[in-house]
Amino acid sequence: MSEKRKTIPSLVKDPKLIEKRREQIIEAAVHLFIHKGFHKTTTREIARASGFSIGTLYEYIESKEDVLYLVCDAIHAEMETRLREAINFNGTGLKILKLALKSLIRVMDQMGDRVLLIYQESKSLPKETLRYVLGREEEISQIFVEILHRGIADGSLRIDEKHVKLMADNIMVLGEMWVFRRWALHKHYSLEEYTEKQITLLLREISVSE
Amino acid sequence: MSEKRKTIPSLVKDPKLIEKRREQIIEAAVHLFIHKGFHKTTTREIARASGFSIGTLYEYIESKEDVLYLVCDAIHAEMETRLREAINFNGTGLKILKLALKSLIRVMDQMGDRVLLIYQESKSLPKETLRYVLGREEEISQIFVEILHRGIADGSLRIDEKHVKLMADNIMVLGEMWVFRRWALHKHYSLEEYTEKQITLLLREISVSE
Amino acid sequence: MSEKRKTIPSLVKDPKLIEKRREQIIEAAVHLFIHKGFHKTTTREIARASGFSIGTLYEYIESKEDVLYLVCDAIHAEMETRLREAINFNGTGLKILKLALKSLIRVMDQMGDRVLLIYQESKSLPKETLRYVLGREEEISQIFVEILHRGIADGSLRIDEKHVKLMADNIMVLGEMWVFRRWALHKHYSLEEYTEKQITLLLREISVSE
Amino acid sequence: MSEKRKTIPSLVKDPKLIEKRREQIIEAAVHLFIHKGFHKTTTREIARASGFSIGTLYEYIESKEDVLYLVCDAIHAEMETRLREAINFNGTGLKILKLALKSLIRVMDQMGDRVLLIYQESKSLPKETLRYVLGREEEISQIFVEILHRGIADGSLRIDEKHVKLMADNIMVLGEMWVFRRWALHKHYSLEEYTEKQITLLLREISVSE
DNA sequence: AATGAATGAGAATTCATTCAT
DNA sequence: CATGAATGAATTCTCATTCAT
Repeated sequence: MSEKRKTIPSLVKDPKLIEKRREQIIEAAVHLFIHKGFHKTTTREIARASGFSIGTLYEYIESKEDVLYLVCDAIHAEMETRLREAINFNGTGLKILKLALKSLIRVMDQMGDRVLLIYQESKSLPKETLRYVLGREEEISQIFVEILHRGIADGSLRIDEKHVKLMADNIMVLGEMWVFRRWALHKHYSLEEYTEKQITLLLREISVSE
Repeated sequence: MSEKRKTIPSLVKDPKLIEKRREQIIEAAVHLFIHKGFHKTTTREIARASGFSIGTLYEYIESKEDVLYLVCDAIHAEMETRLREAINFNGTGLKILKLALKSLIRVMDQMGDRVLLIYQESKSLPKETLRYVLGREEEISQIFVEILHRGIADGSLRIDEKHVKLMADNIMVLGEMWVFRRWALHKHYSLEEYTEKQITLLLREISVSE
Repeated sequence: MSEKRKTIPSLVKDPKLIEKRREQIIEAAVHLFIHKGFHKTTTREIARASGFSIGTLYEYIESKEDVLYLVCDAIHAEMETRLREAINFNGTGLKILKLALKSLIRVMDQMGDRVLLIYQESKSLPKETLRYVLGREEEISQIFVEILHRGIADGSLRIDEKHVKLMADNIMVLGEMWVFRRWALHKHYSLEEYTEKQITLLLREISVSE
Repeated sequence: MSEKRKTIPSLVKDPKLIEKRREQIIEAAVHLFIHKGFHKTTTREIARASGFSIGTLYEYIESKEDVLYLVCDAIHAEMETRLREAINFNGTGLKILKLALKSLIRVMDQMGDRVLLIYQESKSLPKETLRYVLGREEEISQIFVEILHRGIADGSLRIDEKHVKLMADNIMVLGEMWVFRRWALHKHYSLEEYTEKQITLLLREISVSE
């Protein structure tokens, strides 16, 4: 279903080293891309900030675009990890959903820069790679599909099976909006208020209690 | 209150001609920026697509960034115009709001590429210019502030005066959502369905009838 | 002997107008060239400072280099005029020489910027034109040849006929040095002191009284 | 006292290599600047004449102006070196001065093109850099200050202590004159004759024997 | 005669990528 | 494996000159 993860060739053999170096690259590039944008960041800067030479950088990637891919992928991975770690899958679907929504918005808040980065720069990825990166987001929204299913099963949520996917997408939108419209929303809401309000609105639609 | 519109100096004196040429530039650049992005579009491409030489391009702008500014400003202007034209300010606030929301989402739908363009590329504007461009959006959300006030005045909408601005922002979010999450939302909704649903949700919150 | 004066073709017929416009051009260009240098001054700037459009500028010259030529020639002309006006050709050669030397240094002092301009920018003239401009200076040193001859004739100066030309050149050097080494000389001499000293040194060599 | 030498940043780390490459750049640029002038010489020409690509050129300089600075500084350095090497500091001040004056004029003669280069092009340097370059000349005239002091100390020269600096400047003028008025002076003097004459004139003023 | 819009060759500079050491 | 010097295509912007009005 989801695109195959892209494998970036490396001139270096040792997989452990490759991973370590690429982590350095990602760490450095994320900050550079956030502050200067992908195009205004040079490979030299990435190399220097990574702690090694330009030659070494190219031992672990094949092109500057590869760095962007690594960065986007790492951001999605972190987002998914953080989300999954924050969610406790015990309890009713309803209870889990509340917690998950809260976590989503909190994670979005914490990772705002990086989420924006993906939205603003991922278009610079090669077509094929872009498709994979976008698909990666899908996987995250799967978390909510799972939760909604759980709620339907245990009777704590009332929602037509065929609308589950749609609802999961809507939930992702709620989270992203906090980032995209940050400057507008922050004028009126605290993180907590926004979360509270969105939970209320959402549950009004799908919780059984209503 | 809002930032003063930036005036780009031109080497050409005839204001009519300046306007005409800049329209050509904008028309050409919008398409190039949408398809290739700002950084991957060259000034020569802009000139050629505008129908004149690189030298002539620079008679009407001072830097490539000026083109981006012209484009962003033109997009906002068109958005506001379209919206204001679509809205009939006769009737109750409630009725106007419904129409306006419908119009907003339709305009967003029609201008999706251009709205995304602003979100993805406006960060490349000089700080000062960026501020103006962002402020421009504020002006658009003012349309909804006006409508909400109208509804409060005529009793067709029930909403605390101090939440008006917030609500207007939320409405803008609904419109942008349709653009940002297009690929996800389109899988489940038609434009009409999405509009219908958002109107319902919104009015549930603020219409008096509830 | 001296190169023929270069005639710059003009698209305009009326000679009076040509002269008037070219005076405007020279007046404007001299200041621009002094402050910005020939290469950093644009034809547009010259036109604007001259009080007319770029198109009109090119009605009276054929190339930017023509402006440089006009400027150099005008400077030499002014120098010669000023010098000839300052010198009273009555009295002994010795007396005239003293006055002439004083005048030379004063004129050099007053026209320092313009003298430097010729030295720094005339190399940008086309070869042929450059030769004429340099020859123009020769004409000025002829003034001193005349004076020296007068002094020899009336017995107030003692100098071998065959060294006259050399001595005239030396005199020109004295004047130019006040300009070229301005920053060094001004630290130690006033204009008057420098003049006094050079006159003394010179006359020690050639005045009969010694 | 004198301005600090400007340090041009380089992207290359190896100092030995930087020095070597910059020597190549200077060697190439001096000839180009002499023949075509600074403005009419392109960076590509400099790179090609230096024996490497335009990219490599910019690994060793930051701007075209840097090349001009390197060239001016190298010329002054060579002038000072040649002069100091030619002067034997044994003997009376008077004897040293004669030798030094002869050397000065000879060095000026040999380096005429380059001396003119500095006079014609140094105005294109950034203000700050220009100040340093001009100050560099001061250092050279210091050589003569030293010699004059020596002569005063050993009694071979008679000159008021407070006129020493002035006299040193005058000596520099004698040397530069040979360059600036080359075309005029060469018609009448050989290098030797000019030197002889200037030495005679100078010593008439300051040698004790008179 | 005057204007000024249009032109495009050319200039300086940047930067992703390579490859010899 | 790591390094960093070398490369040159590509890019933005300038400006002398032309020519239709």
